[in-house]
Amino acid sequence: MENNFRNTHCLSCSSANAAFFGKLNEDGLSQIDSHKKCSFLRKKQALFTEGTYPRGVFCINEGKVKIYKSGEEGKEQIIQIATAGDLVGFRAMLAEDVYKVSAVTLEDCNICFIPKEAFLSIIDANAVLRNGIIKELSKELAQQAEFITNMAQKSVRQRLAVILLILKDIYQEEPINLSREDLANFVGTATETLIRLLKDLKEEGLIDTQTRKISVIDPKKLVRVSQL
Amino acid sequence: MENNFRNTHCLSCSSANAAFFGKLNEDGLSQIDSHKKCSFLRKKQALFTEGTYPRGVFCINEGKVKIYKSGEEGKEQIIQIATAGDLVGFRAMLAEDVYKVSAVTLEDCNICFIPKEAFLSIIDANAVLRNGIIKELSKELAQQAEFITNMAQKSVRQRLAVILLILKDIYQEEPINLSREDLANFVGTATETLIRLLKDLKEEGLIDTQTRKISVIDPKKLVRVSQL
DNA sequence: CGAGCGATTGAAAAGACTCAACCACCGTGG
DNA sequence: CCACGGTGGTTGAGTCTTTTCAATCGCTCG
Repeated sequence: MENNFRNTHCLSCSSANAAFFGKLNEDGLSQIDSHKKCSFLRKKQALFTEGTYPRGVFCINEGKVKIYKSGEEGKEQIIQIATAGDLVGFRAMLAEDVYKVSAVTLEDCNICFIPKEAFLSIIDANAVLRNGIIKELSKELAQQAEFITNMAQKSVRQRLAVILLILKDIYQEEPINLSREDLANFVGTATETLIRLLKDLKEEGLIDTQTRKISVIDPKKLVRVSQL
Repeated sequence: MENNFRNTHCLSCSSANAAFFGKLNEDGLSQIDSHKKCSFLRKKQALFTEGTYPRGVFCINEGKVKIYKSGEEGKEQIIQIATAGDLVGFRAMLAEDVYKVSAVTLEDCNICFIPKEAFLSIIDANAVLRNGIIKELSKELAQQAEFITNMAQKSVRQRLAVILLILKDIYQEEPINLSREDLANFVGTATETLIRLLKDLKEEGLIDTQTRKISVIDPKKLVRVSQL
């Protein structure tokens, strides 16, 4: 965490709009600004780990982070992929609990850290930010309920389609860039099964793959696959 | 909703301790008291339905309620079983969003309704309650992440064991009383599969079944089944 | 007492997982 | 610059799990 930090300013942060910090006025932003610390993280570095106590929250300025839970036998279940503008790690802090998930960078990242005390006191004082957090929690709760439904009721093929659509949203114009194992751990299946299904979708012309990278070609058909 | 209401008072409500209302002082409780309306709901009545706008929150005084999401083709996925002392339906209200889940009573219930405006203004004014809500949201988020992991990585047999343990907690000393279909919709499997697996667990002596009712006999072994 | 819904069983088919082997790309060091 | 080793990706075959569909049973409510 301590290596190589380059401070960006919240006021001029290009990611700020995406996040709820976008809802803050200049005052609120500069409050956060004065307390945060930016750092550069290489691929595969941990932001935090399941079972430890939170010391603050992370705001992603650039790069992507996987949020996952390790099940029995060390198998990871990816719950979410966070990207630029996302605030990460506030759940455990607000619950005054240990982290129930882990967070690791998927690529080189610029990430700002806001210490617990600063964040909590800003939240306490700033109703706008507070409501933003409450809404974010609520929104995520609904998303997860949907995710549960998908995982519980759909076939692996359908789930893969769902996940590809989610990832398309996250990676925007870029091709999806995840290891097959990570992808399998998101879909909740064996790596081999995932590979076979990817091949099918490629042959059907819905996606294209270049070694590790995946591009969604026909989102509409993917939606159809995800539902039936 | 309008039939047969018998007002209970929050101050003397036996369920209040279980919920976050328990954290309130007398002042806070009587504030809620003056705004709420209690009613008696028969089995299978809806509190709210996916897609509609919330008008307030529900506090369960007595009885059990299933919270579920309908997937494609009308198949329900049960997300949670709420019981006495639980507050239900605040997610959508806080997100200023439509309900993303539905809630239906599983048995005859006494349920209090607190209108939106009252609830929001109490939350706004009362930091203790507000923090309670934030914590509750955070706690549920972590629980759901765990649930996702279970659904995605475990076999149906393991999932059934997990769900039976959850239900044992909810039903306390009582035997679990759910239709096979509801149970299947919680575990995320076909009713027939569920029945076969229940039979197995019964033959192995981990549970007992009396027609519809299920008693957990050996929770420790059930834990073992849930993990392997 | 009969209708109907919920529960149960059987058999066949589809889906997914495991294990084992093989391939391909990448970075390192000689 | 190339050989080597290693990790991540891919394929095949066999097995087990789960689903589906069809049929039967049995309780409960009117």
